[in-house]
Amino acid sequence: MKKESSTPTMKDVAREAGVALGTVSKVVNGLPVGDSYKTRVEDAIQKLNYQVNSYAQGLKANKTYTVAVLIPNIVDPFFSALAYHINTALLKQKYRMLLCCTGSDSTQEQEYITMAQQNKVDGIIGLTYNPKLVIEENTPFVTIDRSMGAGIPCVASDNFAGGQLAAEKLADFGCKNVAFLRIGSSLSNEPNKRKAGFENGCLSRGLHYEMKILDDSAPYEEFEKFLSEHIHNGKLSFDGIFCVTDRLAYSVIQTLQRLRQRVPEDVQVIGYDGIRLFGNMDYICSTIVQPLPEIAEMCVELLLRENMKTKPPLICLPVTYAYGGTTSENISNSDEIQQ
Amino acid sequence: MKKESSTPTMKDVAREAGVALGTVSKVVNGLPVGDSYKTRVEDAIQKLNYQVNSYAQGLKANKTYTVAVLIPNIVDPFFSALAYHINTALLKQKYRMLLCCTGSDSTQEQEYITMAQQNKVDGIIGLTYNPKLVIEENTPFVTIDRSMGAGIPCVASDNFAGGQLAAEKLADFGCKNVAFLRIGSSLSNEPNKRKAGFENGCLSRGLHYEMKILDDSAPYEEFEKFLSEHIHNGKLSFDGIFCVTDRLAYSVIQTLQRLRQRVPEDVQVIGYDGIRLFGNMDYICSTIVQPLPEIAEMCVELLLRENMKTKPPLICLPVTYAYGGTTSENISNSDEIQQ
DNA sequence: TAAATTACATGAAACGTTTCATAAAAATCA
DNA sequence: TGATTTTTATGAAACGTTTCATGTAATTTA
Repeated sequence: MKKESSTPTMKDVAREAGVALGTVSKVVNGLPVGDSYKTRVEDAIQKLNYQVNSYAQGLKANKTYTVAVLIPNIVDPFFSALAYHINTALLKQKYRMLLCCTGSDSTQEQEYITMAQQNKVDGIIGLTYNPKLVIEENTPFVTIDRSMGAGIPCVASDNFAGGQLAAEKLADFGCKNVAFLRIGSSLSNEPNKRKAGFENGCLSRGLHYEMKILDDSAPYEEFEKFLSEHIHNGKLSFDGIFCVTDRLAYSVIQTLQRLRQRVPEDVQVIGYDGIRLFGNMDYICSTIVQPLPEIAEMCVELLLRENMKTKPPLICLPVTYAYGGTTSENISNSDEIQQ
Repeated sequence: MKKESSTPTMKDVAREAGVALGTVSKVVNGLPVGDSYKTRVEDAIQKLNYQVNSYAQGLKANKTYTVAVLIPNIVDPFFSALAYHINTALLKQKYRMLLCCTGSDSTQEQEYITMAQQNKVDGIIGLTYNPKLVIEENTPFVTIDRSMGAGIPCVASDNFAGGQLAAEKLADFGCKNVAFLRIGSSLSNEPNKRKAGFENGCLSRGLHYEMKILDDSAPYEEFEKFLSEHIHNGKLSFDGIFCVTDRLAYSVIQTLQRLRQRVPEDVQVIGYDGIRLFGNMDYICSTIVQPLPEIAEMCVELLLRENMKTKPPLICLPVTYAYGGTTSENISNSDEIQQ
């Protein structure tokens, strides 16, 4: 009577089917069981509408099938897209995502990690700005875009190649004088290589280039000052700009419009990330696209890989260039993702 | 020896502190315990770096402290912002968010619900397009923007007032002929009231208005056709447009630019939602802002409220208007969020 | 047919908590 | 001081699984 009203357990199924507890467990887990038993159990499961309590499973197995994902926030389109793909990749492996938005705050990041471990997550995927995180030895950890050394694998897009590609594209589209803009807070580690790659590309293609790198605390408006200082007689001395992120590119494009510079006629702009405003809409600018689905898959694969020894310290995945309206190229391939 | 290597349990803490199991439990849960006992237990917890296993707690309490959140996707800025605020509201109450991106697909939505119930979530918050979902009786359920009747509470922004406000603002800013644009797929239920509210506002302010409503399957380009049909001698017959979402507004603004109409000089545009591209950046258009933090808090409060009887069927929360560059108003208040 | 082997169902124990009936200690009162 | 009441620590039982040593039935072999 009382039993009937609450959610049925394996015990109830066993009683209903007239078999032992362990037999039900085997059927539920797909282990070999005699055919007649199997049908009886399956019928009972149907009849009672039984569903396993995965938290009891977790308690027994000392596993939770939950992975904590640490990202600064979920509102920035880059992060939300990343979270989406990680969630998808985890579901494929029957894992759940515990989303932790850290607000880029070290204290909160550490709190989240502790909380994550209290909840006994099976692993952590972290896009973090904190170089000194205390991770328990036995909690698998994979970072995105941040090499933390010491056996913690890092997955990233091929930032160097991406920077190089940006320079090559600007050269292809007729630029002669280009600039690289970066704001420190938006990166600390792997993405640094975007600069090196861009420099390399400029050199090999004979582009004259300039770098403007602001530190964390600087407001985006500093770039307005920098750019306006490079305007003489209403003409900007750059005809191409590579911004370290799409976010920065978006802000720079607005600045350029305020400064009466036309994009892409007067100056072409390329960003990095491959952000779209709404899922399937156009890119917000011409950009180097990160392979987010592949990055997500790789993180999950590494995280769940049993043999720690075989975990490489760094994996770089290939990037592509995509047109987003802020470069001048042939109409023929303006809608395509190429190279 | 073996014990030392694995994560410590309450038993270990009890042994270390020389107290009983129940005493440790009390200390952990903040129940009254003698001072000397308390210190001993706390010291032991510190020493062993003990952390509760919340899944064992959940098993015992038949609670998981997990709430499933069903949203179509996490990439649309409106949904991601919503997810963010729900996550925050849940954390305040010591609950976890299990994010379920349904892709607006009914089958997948149902699958997610079953999965959510397998994982024994304590409740579900759903922004769903599926009118016929099978929810188990005893799983608390709250919807956003969709009234499903039958004791399932719905939380929404005050869509009617929002529509009205949009009309009033357009009137305030000097519009005479306005239009309401809507695409069916983006709403089915509560947001319908935006139209009624807008109509009401237009009538009371003597605005001439026209409605253009496309159904689900129509491509956004249909609006381009509609708008270009209303251009005579290069002049659009509307001087104000209210779009049912910011997403649509964004697309319409791009269309208007293609049609050589200046925003806001020739035509003013107001959207609905209050989307920002990157967390703290400007709104992407002038808009009716939904109170997302309050909506999230309300959902969580209703979901966890014990007494089912006191759950109201519909709660509408107040909206505000915000400037986002696509309306012509006094400079003095252009940066403010106002009534 | 009897003995030896194989196949497979059984159910107790364990996972890490919380709860509650019990027992012990402390405080009060006569 | 001894009896009574109050306070508080104790630890067994239970939550819903999985696992594994045990027992039973079916099959094979001589």
